[in-house]
Amino acid sequence: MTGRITITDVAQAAGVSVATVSKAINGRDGVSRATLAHVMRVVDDLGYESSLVATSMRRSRTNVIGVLVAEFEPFALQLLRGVSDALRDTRYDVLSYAGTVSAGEHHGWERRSLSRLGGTLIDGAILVTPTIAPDAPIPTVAVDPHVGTSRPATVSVQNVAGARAATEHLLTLGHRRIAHLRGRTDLESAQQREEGYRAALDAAGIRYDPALVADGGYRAAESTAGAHALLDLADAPTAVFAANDVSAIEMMRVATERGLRAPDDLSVVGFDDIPEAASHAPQLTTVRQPLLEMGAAAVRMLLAMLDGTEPDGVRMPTELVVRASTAPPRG
Amino acid sequence: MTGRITITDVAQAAGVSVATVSKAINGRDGVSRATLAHVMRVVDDLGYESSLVATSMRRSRTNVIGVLVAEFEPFALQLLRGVSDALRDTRYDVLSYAGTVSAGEHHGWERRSLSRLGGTLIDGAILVTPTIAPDAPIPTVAVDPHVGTSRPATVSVQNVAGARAATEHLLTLGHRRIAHLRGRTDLESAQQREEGYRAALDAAGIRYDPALVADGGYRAAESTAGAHALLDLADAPTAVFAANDVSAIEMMRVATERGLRAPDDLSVVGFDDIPEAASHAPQLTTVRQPLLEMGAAAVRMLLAMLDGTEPDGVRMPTELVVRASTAPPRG
DNA sequence: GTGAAAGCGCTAACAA
DNA sequence: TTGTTAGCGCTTTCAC
Repeated sequence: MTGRITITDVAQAAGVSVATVSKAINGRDGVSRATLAHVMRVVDDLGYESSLVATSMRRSRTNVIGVLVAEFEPFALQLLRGVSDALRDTRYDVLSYAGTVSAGEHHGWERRSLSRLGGTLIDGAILVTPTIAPDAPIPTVAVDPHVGTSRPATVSVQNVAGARAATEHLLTLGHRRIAHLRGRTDLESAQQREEGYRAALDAAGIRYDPALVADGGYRAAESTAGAHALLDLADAPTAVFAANDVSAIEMMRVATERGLRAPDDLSVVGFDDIPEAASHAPQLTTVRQPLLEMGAAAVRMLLAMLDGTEPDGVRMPTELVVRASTAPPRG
Repeated sequence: MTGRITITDVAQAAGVSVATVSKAINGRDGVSRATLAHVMRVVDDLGYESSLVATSMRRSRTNVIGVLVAEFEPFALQLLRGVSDALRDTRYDVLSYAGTVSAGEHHGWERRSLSRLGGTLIDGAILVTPTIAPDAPIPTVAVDPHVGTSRPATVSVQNVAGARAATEHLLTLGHRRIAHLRGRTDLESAQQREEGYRAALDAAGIRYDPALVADGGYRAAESTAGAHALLDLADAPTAVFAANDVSAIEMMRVATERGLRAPDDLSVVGFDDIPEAASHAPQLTTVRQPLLEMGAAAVRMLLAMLDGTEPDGVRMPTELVVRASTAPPRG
């Protein structure tokens, strides 16, 4: 709990000016071998490390990449892991920041975070499920972006195909009353997943029933009401395609609470394949997104941007993973 | 990619001084209602957000809590999630930092990270599996600390009991050649888990065989050699208690690579119960640590410290979770 | 009620 | 080779 050791402390202890210490630390020339050695020894003795904050105020580069998230939920965490792995053995450190989503102020967290950290602290940012595309002060890559993104620097997946495969899986099992627990409608991914759901129904000649679509917002807390609403229906669905895994899991939780079992009474398919999907009981049938690879792709794009080139966006494949939460309808 | 909007821009646009803008933003008094309203409107128009960096250089408080990790691996990520959840609805934002572990320089990352962020940027830190106890410039809580921690502010679990339960489970199944894939020996947890392993063997009257203990370092990459070594043994083990889940999973991977199957040819038990444990095939039998609760506990302790009180350390219970990676030995 | 000025820790011109 | 100085964006005295 002692105060931090600053460059001034080092300078004093070494009997030189702070400028000399700064040069020594950063390997600039204009420092004699003797002074360099001496300063470095004092640095070691005192255990001095330069303050990231002060350094980044003065310098343009910090060699830190920021992963900006609204919330540390499983999707973001897996992505973070992919980013971090990809950044190992580069000169970059990783810093992840979750700005407070002050009650309802969901919108705009990315602008706030970017504004607070960008230009200082981080050299580039990876935005996870951003709501808007703020004009960033630094190179920025968006993962699973909002709708209508015009900038090329985005990483996303084949949502339509994935959602369609999920729905077709349920159709193949014999389900006809298939509900959809929708995602965050401001995100492109949620809209595309709903589109895939409807396309599959269309192709099967099943009329779209708006009553079978409820809002889940990609979050457990926001899915609860929707899950109940679907099960309250007079002609309740026998299967649900949830827009992501956490809402699928919440769907099953609500069903269980009401005395229904998956997959016997209700089949449920998710989307994402977060680690929790396979550890749930029953194991969740879901559409796999290659989250670690997506993190790595985001890193590649960001490094390219930092190098001055403007990379193309990437859209990665998805894959249906059939597990235990789906079965033919009863009766 | 436009330059950041600074307080100076706001001041200029509003036709007032930066001091006035600062006061307005921070709700200090000494600003007329009219000026306040006017400044706030300009702030909104320009989309200004104060720079975290600049602010934290000048102020002592930043209302940001740092979670400092060596690496974003599953254990740290789950903990981060717990911390983040616990910090919701407080005035604190979460920032997580993984300093580069420059080849071999594993030791001391926490001192570097703390030094670079502490005193500025973050008000308090949660250190995940720190190797040493640096005297921190700010309140600090250690989760799963190194050996011989003297400070009270630590969060850990009942490692001995957990490890003992894991080993006893294997004994009960009928195993006698039980190996141990050790963890990071600089951490208290790894030593205690080995202790629990040996205690269980002792109690069962089985002589400890040093050849059956290999190093895993809690990491997949470091477990590979140890896993091979154990399987290379003339009298190979029929079961392995790995010090954490990632090394248990690596153990199984190596076994599979060599044509062995879990649990038929080799039973494996892990420790942690990260989400990946249950999603692995076969599902991993493991010792559960309440990771989310541990994150929440760390937050409680840290907030107490920020309030000026010195909290006691906590040690949480573990629980054996039997899944599919363990079975009686063959023959 | 408002603004000028100092200074947080650091780096980069520039002078000596 | 070294030190002096200015200034990054912000907050905080302290004059006015």
